[in-house]
Amino acid sequence: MSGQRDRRAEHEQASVTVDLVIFTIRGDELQVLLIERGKEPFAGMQALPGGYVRIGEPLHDAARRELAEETGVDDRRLHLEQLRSYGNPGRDPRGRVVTVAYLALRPDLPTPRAGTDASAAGWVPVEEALAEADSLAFDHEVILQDALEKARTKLEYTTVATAFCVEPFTVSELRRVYEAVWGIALDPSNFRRKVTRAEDFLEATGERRILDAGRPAALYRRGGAALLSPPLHRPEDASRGRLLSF
Amino acid sequence: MSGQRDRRAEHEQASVTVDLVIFTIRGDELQVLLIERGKEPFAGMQALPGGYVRIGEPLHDAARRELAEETGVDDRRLHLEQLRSYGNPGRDPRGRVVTVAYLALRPDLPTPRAGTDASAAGWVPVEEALAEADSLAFDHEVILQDALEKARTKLEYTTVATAFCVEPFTVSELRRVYEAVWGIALDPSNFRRKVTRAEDFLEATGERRILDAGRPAALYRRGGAALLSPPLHRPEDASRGRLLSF
DNA sequence: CCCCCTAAAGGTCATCTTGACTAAAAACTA
DNA sequence: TAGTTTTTAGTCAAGATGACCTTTAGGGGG
Repeated sequence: MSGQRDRRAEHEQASVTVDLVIFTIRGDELQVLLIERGKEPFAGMQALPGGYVRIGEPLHDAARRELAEETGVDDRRLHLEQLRSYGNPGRDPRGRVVTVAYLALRPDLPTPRAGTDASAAGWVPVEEALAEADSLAFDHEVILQDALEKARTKLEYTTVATAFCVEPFTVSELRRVYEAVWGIALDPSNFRRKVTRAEDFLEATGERRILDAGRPAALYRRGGAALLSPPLHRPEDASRGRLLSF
Repeated sequence: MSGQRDRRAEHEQASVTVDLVIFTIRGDELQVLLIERGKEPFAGMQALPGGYVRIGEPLHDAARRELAEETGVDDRRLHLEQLRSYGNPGRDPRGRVVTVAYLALRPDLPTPRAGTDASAAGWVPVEEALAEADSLAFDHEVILQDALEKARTKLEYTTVATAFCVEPFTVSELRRVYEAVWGIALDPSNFRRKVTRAEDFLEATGERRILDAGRPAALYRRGGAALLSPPLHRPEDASRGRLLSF
């Protein structure tokens, strides 16, 4: 804070929470981890995982702790970044609660679920979660929508898409990440040209993987670059707002 | 919030504030509005304007209120967006204070300062504010640095640069905004080609303005577009992190 | 063993955009 | 009228992109 006023009457104390939008790709589809609320308010409804920030705990640490609790994975390589904060009065009927939302991206690992909180947690297609109006508790629909938009945009100008992949991965796997998040089909040939020529986006391992059908695919690791320039252009159909099918 | 745990012992209440990074262009230079703190902590040091979020007040409203108080301008057209939140324990010696930082962009109007708080407020070159280590109170240096980076990036793919201009404005004025924020010189001819051909970025008024020297410049208004695609590419020199001169 | 199917990988080509430059236009000044 | 200054208009080569075609390298079926 910083203002000079300090009149106690004018402001209040608030609870601070972190909420997580954890995305993954399952079955060529973007999915989000949701939990079923056990108690009021919004008992029985679906919600983003999250919880109170503890005493003396940095916000980012709280987010990482919740992420580990919910997904059972504490891998530092999981992508975790702050999305934005939501603090409208009335967003939580119990009182003034300001939440700092985080966006997490992870590959679809076999889910070594070790979570404590992970009672009724499960992956839900994002499209599905957003389609059913008011299916989410609190203002989590707005948060999810913002997270989706941020993820879509980030794929354009950064290399985070690799956060969805298990190394080593193929160019096609990476392309399917883009297709799932953007909700559109991309030209395989042009996509390959773009990502393989982008500096330090991908690092060839020299190995190749034989699939059920088709020519064996070369395998890659993440390169050192975080940014993609020029960006990968997202076709208009999905460039603003929702997916076509939404 | 959303987690199911509610054990009172584990979490605490926090004060919630908003802090504003208000940028403007003065004398072809990017400047930020800073106030001098009147009391402890950090008495006498410079800080970002801000204050407590009031009871029942939405975060964005609190930011807009502070902006009006500090700059005396309540123009809805002023650009105001959430930057991110900062809540590390220890960032405020008085206790747990989570601040939601906002980024505001405004033209250098004659400053009809009607502020209540604006006691010792003043514009400071961003370069200067960041150059003097520890010249800012709290973690405001980090916030300012993040705000600068966000502003620089936003100029690339959006049309917000016009938020620094008073309508009607010339292409050169707009170019000087980019030059001030990015800290580099741009080719006038190529810049003009880019912004005038970008769809709905600028709207010609048909008028022209005669200056002290040189050919009269055509005048423009903001167009309807919010996004710029393809983006305006920022030359490498300033593309990562700090300005050369920093 | 050969042919077909599939997906990866490589190539072509017209179109756009960009950066670096050159040059013309339109005002004022000396 | 010549010189200065800033805006505005080209030119041109290099690079990126989208649409599309072809080749490669596997497996499987007949």
